[in-house]
Amino acid sequence: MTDPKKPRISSRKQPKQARSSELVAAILEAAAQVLAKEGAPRFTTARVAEKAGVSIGSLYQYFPNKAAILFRLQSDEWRQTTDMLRDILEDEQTPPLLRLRRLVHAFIRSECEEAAMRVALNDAAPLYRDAPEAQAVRVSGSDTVRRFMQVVLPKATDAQRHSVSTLITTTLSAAGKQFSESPRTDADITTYAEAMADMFSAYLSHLDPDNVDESLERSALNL
Amino acid sequence: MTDPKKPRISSRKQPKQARSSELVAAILEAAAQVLAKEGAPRFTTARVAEKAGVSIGSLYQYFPNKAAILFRLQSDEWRQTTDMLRDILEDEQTPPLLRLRRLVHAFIRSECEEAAMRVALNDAAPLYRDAPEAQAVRVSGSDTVRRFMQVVLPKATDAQRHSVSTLITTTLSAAGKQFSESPRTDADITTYAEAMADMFSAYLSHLDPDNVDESLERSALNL
DNA sequence: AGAGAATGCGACGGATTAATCGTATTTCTG
DNA sequence: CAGAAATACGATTAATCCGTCGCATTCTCT
Repeated sequence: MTDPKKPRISSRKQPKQARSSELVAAILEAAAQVLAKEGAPRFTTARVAEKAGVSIGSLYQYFPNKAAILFRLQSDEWRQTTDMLRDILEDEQTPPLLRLRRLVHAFIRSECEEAAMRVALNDAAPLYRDAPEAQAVRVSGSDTVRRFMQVVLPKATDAQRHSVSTLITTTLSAAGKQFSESPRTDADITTYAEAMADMFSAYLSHLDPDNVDESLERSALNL
Repeated sequence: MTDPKKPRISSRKQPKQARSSELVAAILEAAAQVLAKEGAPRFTTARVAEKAGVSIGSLYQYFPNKAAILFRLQSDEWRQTTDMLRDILEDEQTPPLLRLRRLVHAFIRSECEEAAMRVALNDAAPLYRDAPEAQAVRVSGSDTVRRFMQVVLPKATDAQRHSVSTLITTTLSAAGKQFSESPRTDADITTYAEAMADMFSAYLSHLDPDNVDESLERSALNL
């Protein structure tokens, strides 16, 4: 509904020589800086090329259009975050609910660290959101969460696990996004992440009382 | 960080005759339609004026710039939602946690009903977000939640209540926003809202075991 | 070295858009 | 009804931006 065009986003050509690889890297680096410092509305191909010390023509040799650059940035960010979260969730050494707690902290913290860029990337979303490649990226990565839910809610049905996964996933990513829109102190961040982890733990413990998160106990109000 | 400009957003002149009031109403009506049907990137003053059957010049008599129209739309939406939520939260006839449950359902449902417009309005946010008037709007309305927390967590400290309020507020609005970005069936909506209400209830019951939400019991997995 | 491929360049075209301003029209007032 | 105020109009301006195209430069490989 937002923008009926579905722009091509896949890269135009692959770099075959060293200089062109560096060029692509320079463009992406510059793009990230422009996006973070100038904001989405001032993110233009000309500005990116200038900051990268590269001509516009060269830029368009490797990116079919502006959206492709943004999509690439978003894609890289997303992959990076996904990897981090998977590592945390699959750490068998740690009790499941504690893994979740760590995941929340890591995610919120990472979201706040690059807040400017995340916000700007989000502002620019309408430019690449409707592209088919972008849809695909979002689907993957839910496997990790699904496996985790099988561990933590073994007695539930698939439908129940699905609904819980959806809730926790959207809550984490959306609330993290919104929380990071305003500048926050370190203390704010910790408090917020702790509260969110408490909430998830209380919810999962309620769904299956076999789950216990020791760290949850001390955070109760004790009357 | 997004956009250093802080555009004037307050209305340029007040309508003094009947026809001009109608004109303003027509513009807002048209603006909502253009935004919902064409999306944020295609939301232009020219298109709005045309759809409203009004000249561009007339439009600029009552709105200083494009951002002002968007801000007005957002502001109206927000006021409307706020009023609805206040009514639900302050219904003394209902147990607190059930009020919260109703609030979640009402909010998610309303978010999904006008999904197209909400998403587009959100896409256009960078245009008006940095204006001082916009900041002000967001601050109000947290009073309602604060009062509610005093009822539901009487033994907690102000700091605790504040952190819980922040968590629930951002979760509700942000997750609702994200959830409504994809098209959903009625069943999906109900399931999602129910899960979120369960989560909030479990959390609040955990913080103060005196709180009980009868409707929460039947939703447990029963081993 | 030299041919051909890959890469790099940036002025320019074409399109869109926000907002203004002088003028025409309608409404109000006395 | 006449003068003034309010309102409505839309062609126009100035700015911005995306993406192309023809040509110059550098690299690869024989």
